[in-house]
Parts: sequence; structure tokens; C-alpha cells
Amino acid sequence: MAISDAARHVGQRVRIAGWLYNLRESGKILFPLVRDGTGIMQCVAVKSALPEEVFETVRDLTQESSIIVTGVVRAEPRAPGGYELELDGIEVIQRVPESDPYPITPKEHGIEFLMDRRHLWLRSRRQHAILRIRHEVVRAVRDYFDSHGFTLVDTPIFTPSACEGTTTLFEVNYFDHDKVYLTQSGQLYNEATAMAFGKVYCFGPTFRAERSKTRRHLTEFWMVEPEMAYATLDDVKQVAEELVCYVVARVLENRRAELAVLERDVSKLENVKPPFPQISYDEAVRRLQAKGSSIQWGTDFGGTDETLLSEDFDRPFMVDRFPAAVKAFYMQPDPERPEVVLGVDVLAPEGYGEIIGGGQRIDDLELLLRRIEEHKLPREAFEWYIDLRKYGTVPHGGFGMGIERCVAWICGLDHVRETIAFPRMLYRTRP
RNA sequence: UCCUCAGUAGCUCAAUGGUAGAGCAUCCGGCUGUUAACCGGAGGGUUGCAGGUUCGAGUCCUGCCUGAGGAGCCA
Repeated sequence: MAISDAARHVGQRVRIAGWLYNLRESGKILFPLVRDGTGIMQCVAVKSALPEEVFETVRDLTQESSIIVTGVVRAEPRAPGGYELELDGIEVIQRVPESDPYPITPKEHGIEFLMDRRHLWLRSRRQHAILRIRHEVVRAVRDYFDSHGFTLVDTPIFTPSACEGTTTLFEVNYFDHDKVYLTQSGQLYNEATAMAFGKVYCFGPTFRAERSKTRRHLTEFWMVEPEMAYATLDDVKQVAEELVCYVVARVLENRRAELAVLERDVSKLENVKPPFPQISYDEAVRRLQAKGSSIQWGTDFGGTDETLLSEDFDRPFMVDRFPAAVKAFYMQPDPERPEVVLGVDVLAPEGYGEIIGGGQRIDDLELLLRRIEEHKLPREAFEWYIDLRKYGTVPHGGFGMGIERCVAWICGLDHVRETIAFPRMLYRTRP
């Protein structure tokens, strides 16, 4: 039986294969807590009701020993979770020796100690809850796109050229004749597949060699990127808003227990409904300056700027029409104000910062060529991309949503490192 | 790359320049409903490394190492 199915097995004798999470003892009654990956269940072993050998075996168990227990399930209000197993048999697969006990105890530990033992930390209740929510987020993202006419067309990890500046690329030796880079975005390829399929998305790991050491940065992170042919900035905004609302609603629907483990204030998540407030970059700068920020028109937001802005809103909000100078070469200029581009960021509330960035792409051949030149990019590497403007070019756009930042926000975590099983950061690549 | 902080028992942390300690974990004992159980006892230390100041350094100084938070940077 899976522990998560306990309610459907009340009164039945079942078998649970798992690990000892903790053992509480009270005289002649033992309360081993068993976890099996789906949940944690309290078992009860009463000395007078069991053969001596069974009772002593349970009493001698050590934390995280692998065991298979049998017994009858019953509803029990005194048990955490509401169900309890009256233990009548146990098989020990491996007993963890007390000479080298399981290092992660139920008490406090520092982050360095835990990160060094990430492979074991994943067994803990909080980490388990976070990664289950991540799974729900990923499923919801896929379900949203799959049910809205998007085709999944994944893009390559090895790429010959940069999408942004070359300083943030990880370089890889590609046999002995070439250098390639780990992708930092699938967007350029998405633009090609969107012209073939109409609406597409890719979903996979991306890599940024930024020397950033903050609560919002990983060097390897997962991003979902939709791209749509015949789409404008407004279409992009609408899909972004629908996606975020759908994902949050799914977590609220299916992962309440995990949110409770994390002590997340779900009322904040229940606010996540359309319409999201929308402000322009100009307006954002005005608001920030009024709050005392030193930001000047023409520069990008810092982390504290994003936090300041989010104080004004109780749900995710959008900022659009950024200065062209601070954005990527492919961004479509606003026809009414060429100094700004038709780009949009979605920022999460509660200071979690940018979770989505995107916008409308340049569809005009001549303008794209000019931008490539202005950004001093090697034209030969972009010939295929330029082709897309020669053969049936159309207005199009899309965005990227960072999964880890999204999960950190939904879970209410203070650092993205806990939102992925094995985080890769500036100074940490192990375990 | 820069700034700030930290490094003492397996873990989390104390210790005015003057005998290195507590809680948890481990081990032994007690308790028939525990909820990070509780109660009693035991073992457990090259105070990150290398120098320096001092009668005396965990504590002050210099350098280095490691980690954390942040800045810059970040479609």
C-alpha cells in the first residue's frame, strides 16, 4: 500500500515498504514513523501485543533504515495525518549502523551542511513537498499548452551562437573542430518552429554563466518558452496571464497538503486571478523614483527595484515597453515610440521578481539586419534566423517562464536552490 | 570581480584576553498514546589553516582557505 492511499485501506491488513523517518518511544509502546515516498505514517508497536523479537527489532531501529512493515490500518485522530498502522510484523532490509548514523536529524541544520548532503536532504518533509509542487507546476504548464493548440517542439542544448551577450555562455569543446555553447534560451529556434507549426513551446534546461550569487540565480535552470506566429504583444500578455493563473490554480487544487507543510499563506495565491495589473516601463520608473530608488530612465531594474514595485500589487503584474537599448536585438520596436520595444515582463508579488520575460519579435528583414549589425553580432551565425524573415515573415512573439523562480514564489521560499533536486550554482556543482 | 558576515563536539550554537560549555544526535537506563516526546546518566574537542602580539589567544593583528548574504551582472 502507498501511504497516500491510507484512507481507502482502513480496517485492512497492509504492507508498507519504506524507510524509518523517526522513532518515538514511550515505555512499552513504540511509535515508528515510516515514510514511503508518498507520505509519512505513524505505526504503533505495543510490547504486550507482539512477539518479543518483533518488538525488539522495532525498538532497535535507526533513522532511515529501510524496512517493510505489515499491520492493520485504522483511523486515529491522535496520529499525525489521521491514520495509523497497528504494526504486527517487520522485515529489515538494511539497518543503518549507529556507528555511522544518518546525518540529517529532525533538528536544525545549516545550509552548507544540508547542501553538501542534498542527496539525503531530499528525503525530508519540506524538500519532498517542494519537489512535489514543482512536479505539479511542470504538469500544469504542459497541460496548459497541450490543451491550447501548442505543439511541443524541443530546441537544442548545444548551440553554435549566443542569443544574448557572449559573456554569459558556457563554452563546450565539440570534438576537435568547433566550439559550441550550452543554450541560454530556445527562443530563436522556437521562432523557426512557430513558422512551421503556428503555436509551439519548448521546455528544458537552460544555462547562464553569470557570476551571480543571489537567492534568485542558478547557473542551470528550467524554462518553458511558448512562441506564436501571427501574434502581437497583447496576445503574448494574454497567454502569460492565463498560464500563470492556470498553474497556480492547479497547485491550489492538487497540492494543498504540501503548501501546508511549507506553511505557505495560500490566501496570497488565491489572489492570482485575471486581470493582472499592467504598467509601462515609464510608469514603473516613476513609481520607483517616488519610492526613493535611484533608477534612471533607460536602465534595467535591479533586484530591489523589483521588490519595491511588487509592494503595490497583490498579484503578479506586467511591465511593458522597455527602452530598446537595454533589451535584446530581436525585440520589435513600438511603431509609435521607436525608442521602446514591445517587450513585457511578468513580476511575481511578494518581492519574488521576474518570472516571465518576452514580447513581440522583429519580423521585418531590413530592421533585423540593422539590429544584428548594431549589436555587432556575427551575421553568418544568424543566416538561418534571417531566412525566417525572407520566407513568409509574420508578426510573432512569445515568452520564457523560469520554473524555479515560479516554484520559489508559489512555495514562498527565500531561495531558488530548494526548487530543483540538484541545484547548480556559482560555487556549487556537487552532489 | 567587489563589499559584508561567519568558521568552536556528528549537528545548532555559547564562552569579558585567564580551567573550552549547553541543547540535539549516539550509547545505557526509566516511562502503555507519543507528536522535532519527555526524564536520568555516559562517551565525545589539534576552536578552518599558517604566522604574529601577549606572562597567557577560541577571543586581538596579518595572510590564506571554505561557506553564507548582497552588489555588479542577469531574453
